[in-house]
Formats: sequence, structure tokens, C-alpha cells
Amino acid sequence: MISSPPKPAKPKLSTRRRLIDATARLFAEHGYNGLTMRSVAQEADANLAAANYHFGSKDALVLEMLRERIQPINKRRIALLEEARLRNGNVAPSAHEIFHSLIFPIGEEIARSSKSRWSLAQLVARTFTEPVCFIERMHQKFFSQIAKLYHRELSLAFPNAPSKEIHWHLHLAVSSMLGALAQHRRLRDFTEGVCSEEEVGEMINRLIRFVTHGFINGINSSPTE
Amino acid sequence: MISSPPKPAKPKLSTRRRLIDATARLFAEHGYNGLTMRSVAQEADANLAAANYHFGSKDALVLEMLRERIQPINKRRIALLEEARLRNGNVAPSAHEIFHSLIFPIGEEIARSSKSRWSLAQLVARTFTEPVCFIERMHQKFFSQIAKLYHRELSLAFPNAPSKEIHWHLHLAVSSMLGALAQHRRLRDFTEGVCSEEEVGEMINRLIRFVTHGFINGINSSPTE
DNA sequence: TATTTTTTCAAACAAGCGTTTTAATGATTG
DNA sequence: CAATCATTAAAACGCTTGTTTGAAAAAATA
Repeated sequence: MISSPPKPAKPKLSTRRRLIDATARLFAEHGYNGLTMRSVAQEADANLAAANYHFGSKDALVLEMLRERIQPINKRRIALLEEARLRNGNVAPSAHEIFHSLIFPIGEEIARSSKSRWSLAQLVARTFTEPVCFIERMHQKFFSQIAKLYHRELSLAFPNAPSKEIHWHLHLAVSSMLGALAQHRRLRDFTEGVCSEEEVGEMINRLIRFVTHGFINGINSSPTE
Repeated sequence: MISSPPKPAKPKLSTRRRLIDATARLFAEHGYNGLTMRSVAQEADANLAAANYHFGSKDALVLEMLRERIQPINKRRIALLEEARLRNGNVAPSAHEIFHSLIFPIGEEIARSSKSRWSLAQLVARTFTEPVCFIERMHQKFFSQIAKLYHRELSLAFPNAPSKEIHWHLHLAVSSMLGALAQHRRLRDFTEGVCSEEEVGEMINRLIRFVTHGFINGINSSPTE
């Protein structure tokens, strides 16, 4: 017999919290159009009207979920860039440091969200793939400035490379990152069971090396003026 | 005055043909869930019931469209591999030749489909991103064998590399390819107008170089035994 | 031309969607 | 305790979805 209260296992989170978490899971799995208010309500163990009460609409709910999930990643990116700059004594960070700061924070967040580890990977990837226009707008708002930042940073690391080449290969690097995140759940199938989705850290490290090398060699084998 | 018939501009294609083409456009743009039978009928200038009459269901329609679009690409891939092998006198193709054969056929198909050039890029990418389970099954059917083929080919090109490393980096290369295809339509926005989506050939060539370098350096900076 | 088969069309079907409404509940404050 | 507020709950709204129906039109066959 235990003296603890009969229901200690469920310190039930707020409805709002459960709705956002459920939205994240379902959006990652089924995309915007495949996510329904009813499925969210069921997954969150809440009433159908709760989501509309707390957020106003489906759009606003998804938008809030995305904001909450993506902003800390971007802040961490900027922090890692600063860190590298300080470590080098105000010398421009290397390509590897730059792409580490871009990709590593995602790995950290995936590791933090212990349950259904790689759902965040899919969520980030879906943000870029979903055709819904408001996501594009949000994405532009959230990511256009950080894209400019990385272009500046890479221009410092490769002062001889033309701006257009940096644009091209940064685009390829970001696309590769998103592709790898989106495809991660298929890793086991694709590799016939040899590689496992559990090895998220492995994936992140290999991915950083992969895009770094792709970027450097791409830049170097292009016209330098 | 011309002797040709009064309506030479519209040698109207068969309803079936128009339905498949419309499905391809709308699937690429809006994904499976965003594609509706009514939108297909309107885009194809056909009756709502026509699609169900010719294909039986929405699933079957999309499946047939995907089969028709993807199979020629895979055949071309295998042909290019054969070509490279013959050119080298039965010596294993290089990494660049291998990834060229993987990616170049997509560029060819994009160039062939003159109208709305990059919609095929999005279509191929969406095949891998869409959560609909039957697409996953189809994808497995269409792509698992070709994945094995490329793993074999790369094992010959890098005889000292462990099989698992090849699996990892082939997965990254394919993911990068899909990511680049999916993100291609954002190229102009992402690069602040510096790069244009029109330069499909540019993109394909850079992409081939990018993943080749990423793969080679990734393999070489891994344990070799 | 007559007959059979194939294809088109408008209309309707049940099911699922996001959202709204109205009432009941719970918590907070005076 | 009473009163005010925030939250939950069930039911319904109008709309869109994929699919089916039955008759009209077109094409093919004899």
C-alpha cells in the first residue's frame, strides 16, 4: 500500500499545452491538410471546441505551434555563431562551424523531445514543404532574416567567392538539411535495416560534414570572380 | 487563307490524358490531401465523374500518374549507368558518374515538360514527403530496387568503404537531391532574387557536384574498416 | 442504318471538415 | 456565501469531400 495519492501518474498539463503538443505530433505526421481539429482534440484528450476557444482557428493554432517550436532553434543558432566568433577571437567562423551552428540545434531539440524522437525532424522539414500559403509567409518571416545572416557569415569565410555562388550553395546546403530531416524516418527502410533512426546524433554529425564538404568543394570548383 | 481545319489549335487530348496531366500539376502544387477530384476535373476540363469512371478512385488516379511519371526516369538512370560502364571499358563508374546518372534524368524530364518547368521537381520530391501510406508503399515498390542498385554501384567505386558508411552517405545524397528538388521553387525568394528557378540546368549540375563531394569526403573521413 | 458499347454529364449521396452556439461546469474573487 | 470570470462540453451549422447513380450523348460495330 502506498501513501501517495491515487492518481500521481497524471499531473495533467493544461489543455492549451496538450493541444499544441498534439498539433505538433499530427502536423509532423500528416501535414497541414491531413491535420483535423477533431484529431487534435482526440490526441490531446480535449473537447473539439477547445482548440477554437484557445486559439481562434486552425490556422492560428498551427501558427502558434510552429512559432513555439522554431524560435528556440533559431536563437540557439545565433548563439552558436556568436560562440564560434568569440572562440576564434573575432575571426570569421569556418564553414564547418557555420554549418554546425545551422544544423546542430535541431539535433539538440530532437534529443530534448525524448518521446517520438524524430517527429521534430519531420516537423521542421514539413514547414518548408507544406504548400499552405500562410506557412510560406510565416517561414519567410522566421527564416528570411536568418538566411541573410548565414549568407553574410559565409561571405566572410569565403571572401573570394562571388555572392551568387554563396547563394547557390547555401541554398543547396539548406535544402540538403531539410531533405535529410524529412527522409530521416525512412532511414531504416532505405538502408535495408543497416542504419537506424535511433542514431539521431550520428545523422546530425554526418549531415554537418556532408553539407560542409559539398559547400566548400562546390564553391572552390566555381568561377572565383 | 489557310486550308487547315478551323480548329487546329485544339487537337483535344483524350479525357484520360488530360486527367492525368491535371493530377500531376495539382499533386505537385498541393499534395495529395490538397488535391480534390473537383479541382482535377476543372483543371482537366472534364466532368467530375470522369476521373472515377476512368480510374475507379482518387488513389488509383494518383498512383497511375506517379507510375507514368517516375518509371521513365528510373529507366533512364539505369541506361546512363550502363553507358558509363561501357565507356569506361567495364571499369566501375566513378562517384560523379554514378550521381550524374541518379540526378541528371530528372533534369532531362524537367526540361522536356516545357510548361511549368519545375513542377516535376516538386512532384518527385512530394512523392517522398507525402505521408499518405499508399504512396510510401508505391515508393518502396518503385525505388527500393534502384536504391539497392546504387548501393552496389557505389560499393564497387569505393571498395574499401564499409557497407554501412555507403548506406549512410547514399541516404544523405538521395535526401539532398530530394530536398533540392522540393526547395527549388523557393530559390528566388531564398537568394533574394539573385538565383532564378529558370536555371534548372544550373541547379542540376551544381547539385550533382554538391552531393558527389559530400559523399566522397564523407566516406573518406569515416573509418575505413 | 440499326444496335451495341463506351463515354459524358448533372444531380445527389453520406461522411468529414472548421467553426459557432448555447448551456453547464469549474475556479476566483468580493 | 454569492457573484463573476474562465473553461469545458455537446450539439448543430454550413460547406466540401470522394463516390455513386441513371440517363443522355457519342463512338464503335454489325
